[in-house]
Amino acid sequence: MKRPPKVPSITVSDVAREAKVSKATAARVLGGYGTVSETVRAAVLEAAKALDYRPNELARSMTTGRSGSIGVVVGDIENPFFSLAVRGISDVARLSGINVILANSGEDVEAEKNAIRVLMAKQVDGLIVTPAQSGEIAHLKEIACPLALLDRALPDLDVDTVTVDDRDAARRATRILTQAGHRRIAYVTAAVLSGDFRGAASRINTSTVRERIMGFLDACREAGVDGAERNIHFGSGRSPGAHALMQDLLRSHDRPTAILASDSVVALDLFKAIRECGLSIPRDISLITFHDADWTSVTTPPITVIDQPVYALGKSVAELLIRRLKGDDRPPERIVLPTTIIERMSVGPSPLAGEASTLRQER
Amino acid sequence: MKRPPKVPSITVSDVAREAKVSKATAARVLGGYGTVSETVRAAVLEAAKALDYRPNELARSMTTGRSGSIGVVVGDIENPFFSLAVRGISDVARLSGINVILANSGEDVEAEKNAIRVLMAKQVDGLIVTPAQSGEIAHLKEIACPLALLDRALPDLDVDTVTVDDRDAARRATRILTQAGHRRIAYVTAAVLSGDFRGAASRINTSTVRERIMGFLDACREAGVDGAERNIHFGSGRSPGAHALMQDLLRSHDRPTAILASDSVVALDLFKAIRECGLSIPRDISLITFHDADWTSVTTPPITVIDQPVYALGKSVAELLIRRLKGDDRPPERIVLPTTIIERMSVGPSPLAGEASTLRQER
DNA sequence: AACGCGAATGAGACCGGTCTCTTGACATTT
DNA sequence: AAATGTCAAGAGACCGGTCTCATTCGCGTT
Repeated sequence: MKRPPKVPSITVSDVAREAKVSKATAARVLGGYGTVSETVRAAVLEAAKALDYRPNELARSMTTGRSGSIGVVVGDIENPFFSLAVRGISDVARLSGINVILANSGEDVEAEKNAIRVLMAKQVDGLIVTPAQSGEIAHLKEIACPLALLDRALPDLDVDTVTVDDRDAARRATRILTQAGHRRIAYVTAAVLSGDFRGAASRINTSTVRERIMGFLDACREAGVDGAERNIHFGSGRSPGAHALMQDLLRSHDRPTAILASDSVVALDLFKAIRECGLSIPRDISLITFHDADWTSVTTPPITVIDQPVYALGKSVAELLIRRLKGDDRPPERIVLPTTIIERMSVGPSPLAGEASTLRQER
Repeated sequence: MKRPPKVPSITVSDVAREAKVSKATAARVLGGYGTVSETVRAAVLEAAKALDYRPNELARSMTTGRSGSIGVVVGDIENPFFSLAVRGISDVARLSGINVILANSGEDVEAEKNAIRVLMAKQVDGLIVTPAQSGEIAHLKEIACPLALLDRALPDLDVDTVTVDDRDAARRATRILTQAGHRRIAYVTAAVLSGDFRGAASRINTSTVRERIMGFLDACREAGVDGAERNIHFGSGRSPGAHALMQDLLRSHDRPTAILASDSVVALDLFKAIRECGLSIPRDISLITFHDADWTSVTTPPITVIDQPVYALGKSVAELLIRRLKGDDRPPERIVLPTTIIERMSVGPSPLAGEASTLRQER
């Protein structure tokens, strides 16, 4: 690094000297507290302008203990889901004169821990986190400032939380598929599973992922679809091999006739893979995805989606957090926002419709 | 607001007392500077752990004058262009242990000024800005810390700048259209024009917009297309009336047979409008857009795009800025990144092909 | 005229770090 | 053995604000 070039900035004392008042008085004017006479106020203001005084927010924060900024830790800003949520957060924050310090966890717990540590050291007044793993939350419990959870709930952490009704949404979406006669339905998510998935949905580390899978399984069970667990595919994120894995899935002899995708990034990748495999939506395969991403309405066919109120998600969680910063000490609130399904053209009858019942009876 | 609840945090002095050394020595260990014996270091570290000491980065910044964070002011995080660029910035920043404080200007100069003021007050070490208006840059000239410009150059501001070759890109894209026989070509941008556009491209306030329009006009001139200026449409952003205006354009009797869109958000809106008007791409109308947004490859037909190295844009500008923070004092650099055109299926021959030459001779 | 009171101002401690300067202990040089 | 050098550690100023406390002043009361 390098010695600070010692940029001598204008301080309260400088202004005070120029205005021929005490440092305390100048500080009162500049800081907007205490009482000062109109004449003195004018004099100080003028001196400040003449000297081009600019307050040092850091110094102010040090004494007040408040930094006027909140930290936001999301999985991936590049994902339109998060960037829209962040937009909601920052819009609300700006209205309260609060800044947002952004950190990417890349869905990695270590990076998340690190980001939180740094943000805390920067004395953020509050934190909004999208926890990457619900298994490892010790670092979240240690957080000394108000914390709010975005999109992912943590049963063991009783803090303000805003989520959507993932389980119900997944259930309704899956029902649309089962009612169209589908029996081989896959659920594809970018989440990675630590250890094996043996039907123990409760062992899944991200609440959103778990809830959705449970909803998916609920609907499968309702419709009497067996072995739905085997059709849950993890790790379809931005990793190198993910796309190839999708193609394998689509080319297997018992390939699914319908897919529910956990987010729009996965869905777009699936959409491409489906086309690359020469399959047609919805004739050969039906597709529903979470998140009404902009592209889903312009494809041929347009995609049926689970529309999550993403902007509102960010807006709500920011409001909750800021309310708490202002001293609200009501018990933590858990807001669950409703989702709606936008039915477009990507769901058709199962191409195996005749076969399906046979298959079912075989077992 | 509220009195700070006086959370008595553990300070260097506390650790010093616990470890039975002086504050200065404890600070040396905790701050990682100066020299300390191994025994004392161990003692201090142990005391720090026992007390759960957490450094106050604010206090540190106050004396060092360095805050370890940079401010980023973009037009709209929600726009995938910016969120990808921000991703590039924050990836680079993290590698250098630097945080990113994000601010949205909403392409509004006043908001931009305000954001910059706040970020400066927070003592950011450097700033990355996407200036909303190249006409109003006084506030940028006043910035006391290293500044770097992203995506938009400012001739009057000699600072590190990373842009793409907008003019050339627009020219090449437009040529593709003119070579396909198009003569009625529209350029549609979200930017708003202050005052009238009377061919005085130099009066346009955003460099990116200006360069692209000049490139567009270059190619039109080359091809002998007259009155291209009249086909430049501003204000097609997220404003309420924008979509209706597009439909008007598409329904007019002399509607364009080809459109060049300034960004993917505008293009998506256009794509929808085109479909709503019952027109077909590329039979009735050809479309090219800036930014290889994810959706452009999955529409029917897929869209020909100008692929900008967006992530690299963010990465480069962050690298430039950070290099400068480290003391590099080479003259400001202006990096222009190359773009490539990805030809897909959205460009076809002009439906007016026969007519076109006639039209041209008429004038 | 003496008193009380609130408003305006000044003096200086304080926040939690960094960093300069000084001192003391011990090692090395001659 | 005296002089010199080196390193570890301590004392305390400092960064640029806020805020407590004391002081002064003007003015209405009784």
